[in-house]
Amino acid sequence: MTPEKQDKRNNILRTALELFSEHGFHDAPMAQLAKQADIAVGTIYRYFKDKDELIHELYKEVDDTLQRALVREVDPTISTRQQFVHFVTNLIHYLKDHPHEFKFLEQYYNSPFGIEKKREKLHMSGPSDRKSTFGHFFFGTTKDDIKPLSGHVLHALAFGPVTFLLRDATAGLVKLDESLVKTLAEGCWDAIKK
Amino acid sequence: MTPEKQDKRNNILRTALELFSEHGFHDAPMAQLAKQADIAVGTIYRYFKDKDELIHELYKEVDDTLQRALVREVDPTISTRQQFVHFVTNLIHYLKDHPHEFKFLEQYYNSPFGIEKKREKLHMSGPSDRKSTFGHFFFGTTKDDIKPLSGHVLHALAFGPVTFLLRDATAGLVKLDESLVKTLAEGCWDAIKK
Amino acid sequence: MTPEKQDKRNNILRTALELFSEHGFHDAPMAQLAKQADIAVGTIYRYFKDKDELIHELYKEVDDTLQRALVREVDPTISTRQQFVHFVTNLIHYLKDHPHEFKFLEQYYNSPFGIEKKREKLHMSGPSDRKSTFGHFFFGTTKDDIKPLSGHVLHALAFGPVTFLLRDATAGLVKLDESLVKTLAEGCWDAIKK
Amino acid sequence: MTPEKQDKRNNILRTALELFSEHGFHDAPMAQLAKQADIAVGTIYRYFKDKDELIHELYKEVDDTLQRALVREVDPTISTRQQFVHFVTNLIHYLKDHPHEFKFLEQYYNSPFGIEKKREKLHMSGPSDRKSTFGHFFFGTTKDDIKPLSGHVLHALAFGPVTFLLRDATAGLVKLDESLVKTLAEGCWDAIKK
DNA sequence: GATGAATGAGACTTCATTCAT
DNA sequence: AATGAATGAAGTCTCATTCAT
Repeated sequence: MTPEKQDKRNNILRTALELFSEHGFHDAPMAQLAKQADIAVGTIYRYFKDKDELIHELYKEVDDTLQRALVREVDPTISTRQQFVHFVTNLIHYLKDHPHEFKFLEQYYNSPFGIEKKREKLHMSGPSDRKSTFGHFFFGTTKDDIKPLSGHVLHALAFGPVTFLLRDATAGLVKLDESLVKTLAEGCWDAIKK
Repeated sequence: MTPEKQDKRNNILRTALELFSEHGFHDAPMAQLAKQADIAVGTIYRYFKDKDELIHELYKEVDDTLQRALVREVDPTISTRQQFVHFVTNLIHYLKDHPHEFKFLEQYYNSPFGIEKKREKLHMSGPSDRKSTFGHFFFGTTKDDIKPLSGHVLHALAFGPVTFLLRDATAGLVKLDESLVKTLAEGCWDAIKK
Repeated sequence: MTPEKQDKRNNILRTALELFSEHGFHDAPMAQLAKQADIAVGTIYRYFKDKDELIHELYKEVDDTLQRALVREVDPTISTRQQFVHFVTNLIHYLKDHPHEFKFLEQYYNSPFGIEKKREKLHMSGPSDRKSTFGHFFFGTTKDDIKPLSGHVLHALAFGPVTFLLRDATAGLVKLDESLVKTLAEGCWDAIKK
Repeated sequence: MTPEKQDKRNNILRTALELFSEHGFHDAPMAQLAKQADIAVGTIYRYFKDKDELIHELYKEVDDTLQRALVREVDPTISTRQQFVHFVTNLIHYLKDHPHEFKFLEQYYNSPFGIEKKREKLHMSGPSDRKSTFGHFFFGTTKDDIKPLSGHVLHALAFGPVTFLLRDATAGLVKLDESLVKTLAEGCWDAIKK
């Protein structure tokens, strides 16, 4: 794909992210997307087969960007605890700073789209997709200072509180200041540490 | 309302729960709901002003039933830790046994409906509505053996992992056996205990 | 029909008149009519085959009452001019005091119902129906002081201004005071007098 | 708007005029309009926000055309009486030749649409809108040979008979020949002349 | 390749009418 | 005879998608 095409494609995806996260998949007509992206409706269909594909591709993009953003920050020289707290703190900051992405992901996971996606992951036996994630890296290998639990439980204990709190934050119910973020990250650590 | 009317109303709500949780609000036409509930489309509108009201009423019903189911189990004579672990365990079991309810709630909270709802609760400053909930009861008062954190953070640490794990479970990615549930509940406790 | 039945029937007709004149035939559901008449929907159908029949019967009632109200006032001892002016004045007062009736009639005549009705009258060669009206009585016979024109033209000149003005009055655009009514009636007379 | 778009818009309006005047607003479904205009339902909504807007726009169009058709004929060099009789004669001819337009207007004015419209005109204190109309021009200024009455009464006396007669004509109850039209126009003049 | 007018299936909702009680 | 819950046909409008330009 030429860089120009990439630009146009990204333009569509970026606009779609905004629209979907603000109005929901079903209240974001293709016509409005086109208008807001300053292109013609028909053009969208040159880049994406249909609305479903657009949504799935957008998911990939958002997920990828998120993974990459998080992995970037890991510093292997510090203690496991510090690594973890850093990571969770970064995650919160990232999602807080990217509310569109967060809302989109939440919506995606709680829709037929996301469920389908999860099923796929299951059949791929999972790792190939998320191998790069800190989470998988972190919980994939045995660590001396972390409880010897299944990856799913560790994931839940480590990330569940984050998404839970962010829902409230995105809805405007909580204001996330530094100390609050810190106590949450430490709480998560307490949940998984030996 | 006569018992008969209640029956019909409940029939609609039950069918709607199934449909909405399986297909999402937007892919569950009123016509299909009517068909599946074995009534005429027009009949639905005798019980609910429109689709939105149906969804909101369904939420109330599901939420109420959930609250009542959970409160029932609390035993004030045992230790705080035990109380908490019991509660979380019950919560997981309930939601696991009621996947439709769980999916519906998740979907509801991640939609314009739920966001609106959250805002309302916020403005009611919360207690009046959910006072009965274990969560509020539990975190509302200071406890000697729980970290002195804001209610929002405690909630996140206590319930975030539950919903996180249940998403995976509902999608069929994890099987929730007893030991898994136990370790999760204990992990949550570790996150909030002093 | 027993007097009781008549009462119920009249109750329906009276309520229908109100509703139809205020909202139009099409924005006046049978359910609302029933509610406002304080009876059950089904009951209406014991007195009228369907909504169309109700409307036609209501027309007959309103038209009859109007005719009877007007004829009552005629005094054959005064001059033709005075008779006419009296009559037109009475007509205006009557319709002004019965805006529901006026609006209903206007609406009726400008709808498929009224057009059908007019056709019928045509085929009945007209007289049998309206013979009693002052208008027909007045213009039916040759009068020395009235132009020798066709009944239709005389009718138009005599009553056209009345309905025209009343439309504006009903809409609240003019206030009908005595002098205004008088000048109109006299204008009508000038139009037809020799 | 490109000429092509205008054509399509006009096509819709023309078809709507036919349909509405024959069946009434409420018995002319958008689907039938589409079919008769040989376009898809959705297309109508590209030109008009909804059915209400379509009706209002159609009114504007019909009213405009009527005004323009009438003003065209006025000859200021002849006597007031002749001017008036010419005008009324033209009006009758125009409406007789355009029964759809006449029926539509009658229906419009006797519906919530028209009432609203009238109110608007009232609040605009009238002149700005209709200044060009013969009627307003004619009755707006004092004339030596016309009765010094309020504009509303003059209007009623001048135009009431016209619409009254045309109703009968449109329903097929009278045939409007030249002499009949002439006598009506002269009758109207007699009603308003000094 | 891009455009955007046109399409029409399908969603939501209303309401005249029926019929078991 | 009266009731009013139930019915479902029919109406309005939306919007994903196509295709001629």
